[in-house]
Amino acid sequence: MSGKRSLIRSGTTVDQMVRAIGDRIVTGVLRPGEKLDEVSLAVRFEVSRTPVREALGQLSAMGLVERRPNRGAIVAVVTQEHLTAMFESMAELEGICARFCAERMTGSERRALETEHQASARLVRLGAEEDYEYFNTEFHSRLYRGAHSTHIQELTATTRSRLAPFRRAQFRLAGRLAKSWQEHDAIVTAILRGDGAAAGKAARDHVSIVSEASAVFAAGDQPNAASTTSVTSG
Amino acid sequence: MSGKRSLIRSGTTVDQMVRAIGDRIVTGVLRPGEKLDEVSLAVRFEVSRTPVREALGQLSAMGLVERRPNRGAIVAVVTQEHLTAMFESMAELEGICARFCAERMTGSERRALETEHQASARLVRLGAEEDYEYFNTEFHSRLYRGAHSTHIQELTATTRSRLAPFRRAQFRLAGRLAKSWQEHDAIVTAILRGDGAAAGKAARDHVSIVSEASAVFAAGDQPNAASTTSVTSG
DNA sequence: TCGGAGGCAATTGCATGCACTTTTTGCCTT
DNA sequence: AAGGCAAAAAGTGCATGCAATTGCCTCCGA
Repeated sequence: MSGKRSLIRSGTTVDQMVRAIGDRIVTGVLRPGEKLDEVSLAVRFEVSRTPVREALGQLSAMGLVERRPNRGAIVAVVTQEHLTAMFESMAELEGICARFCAERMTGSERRALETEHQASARLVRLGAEEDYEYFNTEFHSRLYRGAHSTHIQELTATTRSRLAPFRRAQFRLAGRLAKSWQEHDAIVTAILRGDGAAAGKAARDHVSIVSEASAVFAAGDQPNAASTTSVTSG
Repeated sequence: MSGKRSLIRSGTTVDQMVRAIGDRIVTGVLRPGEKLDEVSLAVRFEVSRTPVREALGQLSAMGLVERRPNRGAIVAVVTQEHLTAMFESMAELEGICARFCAERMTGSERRALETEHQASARLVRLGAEEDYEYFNTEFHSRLYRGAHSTHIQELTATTRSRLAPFRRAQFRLAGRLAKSWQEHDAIVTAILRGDGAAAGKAARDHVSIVSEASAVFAAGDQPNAASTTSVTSG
């Protein structure tokens, strides 16, 4: 074809499409319920329908999109019930991770966890939501990795990405930033103490609270709008 | 297009292929490390390569097959480490399910659980491994459903299917049948008592034991695998 | 005999085309 | 005017074909 792969980075075209579409779902550019037209996407990304179809299939297997036979694909719409179940599962998964962390983290992992956590305190004082968001993600990733279980890590990561569309902007809630840090602090303290049960409980509680915070947004956040925002990929 | 649907049952061709290939992996007809040739599969199932490719992509997203770009697909080969992690996760997931069951199961669910469980006792006495296997699957499915959490159910089901290739023949181990039933009994008793903590622990222990039992088989059961031990099974 | 470069066969990756399904639109009937 | 039916339009599902990549085999040189 007309030469090169300037889309998203290397990999096969299908992989690029999975990442491209998946990212747009997770980051909220494509919103739950939005129709995913094969030809539009193909034109949009300058590929044929085949890789788009394969990508949609894989995203469907991952639960990010929903496919109705002969009737097209849409960004996965989850019921309130299912959303609750996902947050609940997320709480349990993070609880397990935290428990494992308390039992298994190496010395350097513990030090890194605490160092980064303490560093993020500054962002709370500054009220830097964007930056804290980044630290928050990193913090949780540390928990997943620290569990030393590749599979738990997988389950947690996929669940997290499926929840991502529904937890945006949670830090805009008044006071959420400071509270989040305090909750993280409880988790870190318990892990450093080696108290698995306490770490697990703290992590579960943390996610549960995030869950409630996010539910507010989820309620008024499920459009069927078909406006395909033009994105500058480059 | 000679439209005959005599393959596996309804759904699109791709769905049929996902089920067909997935089943063969889960049931061990296709074994870890085995090459999945697109044209062979296409010929074998009398479809073109396209649905086969899509199916392989989805199975790859599910973790059942491994895809190397431009180099074909193989049935997923898991390292001993990853296998351990999966069993460990499975134990935790089932523990959560059992805990939730104890807290949430309806009256009729509890009755059905106990009834079926008691019925399966007969199979243990007869040493009917095949039939018990079926009841065993059903028993665990009841736990997943009884947790009343669609997402935990999903996580559990996919993890279970990814483990399936490695837990075949576990009931052939001497005495495993009776022990399995006793472990189930502990879970059921705790659930009926409404004791979530005990139910969780019993379920975790149960899976852990299955894990150890299966590890025996997993060791000598990876045919073409690059980095595993030699094969002892027939 | 060993190592490497080049070419050939086999296989994957993607584009395109056609068939089938669903949805929409326009016309006819009541 | 409203409802229903039918035909067209749109869009998905799958097959086929071609390009590109990989792996293997051969041949040549040291």
